[in-house]
Amino acid sequence: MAEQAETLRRAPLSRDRVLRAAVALADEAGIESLSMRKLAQELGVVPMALYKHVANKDELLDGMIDVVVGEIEPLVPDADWKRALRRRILAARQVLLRHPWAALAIESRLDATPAVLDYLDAMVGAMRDGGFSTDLAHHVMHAMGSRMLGFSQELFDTSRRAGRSGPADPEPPATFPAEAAARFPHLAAIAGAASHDDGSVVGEGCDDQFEFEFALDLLLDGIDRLRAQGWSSARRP
Amino acid sequence: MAEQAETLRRAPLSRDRVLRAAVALADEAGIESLSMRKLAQELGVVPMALYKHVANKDELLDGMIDVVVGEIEPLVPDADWKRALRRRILAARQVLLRHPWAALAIESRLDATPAVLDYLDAMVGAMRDGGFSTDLAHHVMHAMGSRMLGFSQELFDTSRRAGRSGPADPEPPATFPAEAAARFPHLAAIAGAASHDDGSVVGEGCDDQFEFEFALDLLLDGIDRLRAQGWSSARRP
DNA sequence: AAGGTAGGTGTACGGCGTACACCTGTCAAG
DNA sequence: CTTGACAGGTGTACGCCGTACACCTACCTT
Repeated sequence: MAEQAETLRRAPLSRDRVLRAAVALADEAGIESLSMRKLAQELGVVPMALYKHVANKDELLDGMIDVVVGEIEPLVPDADWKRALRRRILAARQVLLRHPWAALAIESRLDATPAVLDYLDAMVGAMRDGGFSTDLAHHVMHAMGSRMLGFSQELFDTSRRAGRSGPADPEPPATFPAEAAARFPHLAAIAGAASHDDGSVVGEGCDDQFEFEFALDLLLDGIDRLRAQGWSSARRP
Repeated sequence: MAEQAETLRRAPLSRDRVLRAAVALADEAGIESLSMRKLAQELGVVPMALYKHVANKDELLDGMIDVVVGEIEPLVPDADWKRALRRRILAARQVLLRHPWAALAIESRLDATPAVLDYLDAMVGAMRDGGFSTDLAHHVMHAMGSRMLGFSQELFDTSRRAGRSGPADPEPPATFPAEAAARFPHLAAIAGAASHDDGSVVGEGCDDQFEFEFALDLLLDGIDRLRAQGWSSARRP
């Protein structure tokens, strides 16, 4: 009857509860240590119980992605397409920063999930409303790629680490180890040297938010220029 | 003595042979079905034999990445930085198309491998030679992200599929299933509708190479504009 | 009262990465 | 020529993984 009490105490499982627990577990322990067994344990249940609510692990991941994407604020209508897109993309970025494993998870799925398609469809809609031809909108989607969803693949992205083996390695050194600096002088010159071309002071790392917006605006401005001049890819090989 | 002949027949293992076999196996069977055991079998050897040549599976993946990146043609000096970068990035893209698993593998490593750092260092060097401030070069590296290495994360990238579960699903439908088209009208309008705004003819899919170059040039041109006007991020918050 | 059904359980299987002890052939030093 | 170190291939074993499948149980409907 102790077990009975236990059984009664815990809320009944549901697909939603499973997904939320999975997201929480991935957030705090890293995606690579999320297993059906650990998740079941977290929920006080035997592993196979999960399979009554998700078909398999892949489907679990799809569901987790949908939970995350669902957290992104809806597109707010705006006469200025650029402002509308920019705002929602930055909102998406905030969400993905809360769930650092999600970017890689989204990329590695073969097909976009319904929630992702919803998100993207709305973005295209905003472009069409803003006067984009389907042709230009098409190319823009490709050009923006995953940045459309608030993230970019940077080759040395400190925040990427957070998605694995737990959150927040307290402080990665940020300064280039001396030996590497000798071998990769240009990278060393660049590392952490933003906004002070003047001095020999190397420091402060770099501001990921700034970098993201830099790239975003570079693209949006270029796109705006094409749109304004009625660019079309009609004269393709 | 049959076994003896067998033993003599096969070339001795070496780190290089292991890495090449791993790359070949990933190319033809997909990265997710590359296991130490299968790789060993391919090499006619017991799984643990591999561990005399690579420390563990992660290090194997790092080595595979270095093999792939090593296939990219070196940067050819050019007075025109834009042409130099563009050329090498497109060369990188060709290599990554031959090894479709590599993009995801590169992204999912925590630290860039030496070969990747070499590659990137040379690219930064070309920018510096082209008159970029370290500051601008820094931001450009972030803005280009993985595109610097010849790939981009597209959310519906047909070529991505090739990296998993074997190469070349013969032909994904390319046309939007009707039900999805109703739910995601804007995406449906865009899918495969490049270069024919005019007609109701939906078809032909889209030209990945064109899309890649579109995005690449959009970025390079925007960057060039900043460089020409001596852009600096000095006035940051 | 009967039976269907939704949802949690227990057992088991095959695959994975890899630790660890072992064997064997080669080659240098004595 | 012997010896012994060492590089490199072997065999066994462990713990983890996803999940198939048979079961059991509580509840709802008729």
